[in-house]
Amino acid sequence: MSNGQPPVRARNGAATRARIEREALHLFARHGVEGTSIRDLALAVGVADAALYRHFSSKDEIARALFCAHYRSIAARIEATAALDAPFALVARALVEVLCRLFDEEPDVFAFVLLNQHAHLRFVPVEGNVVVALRDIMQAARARGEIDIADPDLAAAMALGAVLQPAIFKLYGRLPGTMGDLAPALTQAVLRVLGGFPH
Amino acid sequence: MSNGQPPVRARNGAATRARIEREALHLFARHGVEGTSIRDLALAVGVADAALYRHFSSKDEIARALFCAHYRSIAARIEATAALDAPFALVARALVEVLCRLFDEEPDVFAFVLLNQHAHLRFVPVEGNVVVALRDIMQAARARGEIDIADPDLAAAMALGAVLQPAIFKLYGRLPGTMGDLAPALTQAVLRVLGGFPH
DNA sequence: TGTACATCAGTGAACGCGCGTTCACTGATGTAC
DNA sequence: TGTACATCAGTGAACGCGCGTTCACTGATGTAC
Repeated sequence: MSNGQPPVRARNGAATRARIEREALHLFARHGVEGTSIRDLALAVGVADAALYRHFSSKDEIARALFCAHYRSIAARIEATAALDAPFALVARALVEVLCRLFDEEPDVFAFVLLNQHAHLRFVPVEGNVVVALRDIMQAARARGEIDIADPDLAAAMALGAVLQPAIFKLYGRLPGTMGDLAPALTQAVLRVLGGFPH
Repeated sequence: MSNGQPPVRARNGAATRARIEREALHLFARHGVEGTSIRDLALAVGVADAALYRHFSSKDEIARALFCAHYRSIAARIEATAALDAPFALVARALVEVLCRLFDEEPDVFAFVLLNQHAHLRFVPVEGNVVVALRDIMQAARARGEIDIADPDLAAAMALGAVLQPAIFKLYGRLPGTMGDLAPALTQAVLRVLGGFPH
């Protein structure tokens, strides 16, 4: 079977590690880190409990590694959007679409990061921090007169809340459809809440 | 000492229960329910671990009783505000002030309810549900043409997010001052995000 | 008012369970000569 | 190519700890007569 994939060895460290990460993300997103035991995780991966310690030094390291990787990936997408240096109305729309796509396409990532931010955020440096990136975007937009909220932290919080809270409602089944369906309404909400244009 | 208070007995069931509730609220708000052990709580209250079981049947019952009591109290305040039947701009301002006052005056209640809503919300019936109350407010405002977001659940989510996310930023020290300081800005944010007046 | 009894609110000690983690060991794979 | 050895990635079993909870018991308070 020369299908382009590397040959499947019975014991493939990198592949096992990837499976651990995938199952951990899923279980952690669904039941929380504390609600998932090492035995639960090993069962889902299909190995003995002890095998997990060949790939991670502790349960906490699994959670932290997952959080940092996904959080920084999200931050990178936001920073890339900001780097477009487009009018704020376009940046806002692109940011909303980044978050909606994340929610619709990687729901486990979204839920895991949302639920675990408080536990791990203090390990994230300023570079690669979602909230700092949003603050900088608000500051720049304000300097250009594109929004009217003076405090960039407050602006970031209000805009983020107007998008995240509908996502949370969706997670709990209080809103139907996809986040993609809501993207236009959420973009409008972000612009409105910041006093941006077009109203 | 006839100071109007009931005489302090060495063993006063109701007083001990109140102390348990107060310390539990504080510890649960600070460290989470899972991060607080029965021994931690008993130590804070100043009794033996087993004494807690004279007042509550389990640790989970303590958390659930606390959540239900405080959540329903918040819902009642929101429903009372809605019952004023005033123009939406006034209702929105009053609602924001209710939440800001709660945050500033009862920070433990705010943090505890915010962090534990996911664990306990399914035990809250429709009557007495904060989110349902907000949804009804939005529906009424929309029917009167006071806001332009058609979906009342989405409207509730966006408005709530625009207020709660700044509160979360405050909890994590990302915004200075009190929530009361922010109340005018948050009221404006709620009206803007819903397409309400005055802009 | 005094006495007998029930109830209340507390104690210290222990229990059993599930957890994260470690251990000695195994056999497959990779590498050096 | 064959052989010797190191490393990798797995196993089953056990460990010890902290947890929520229970237990038998105690003494103070409330109540009935």
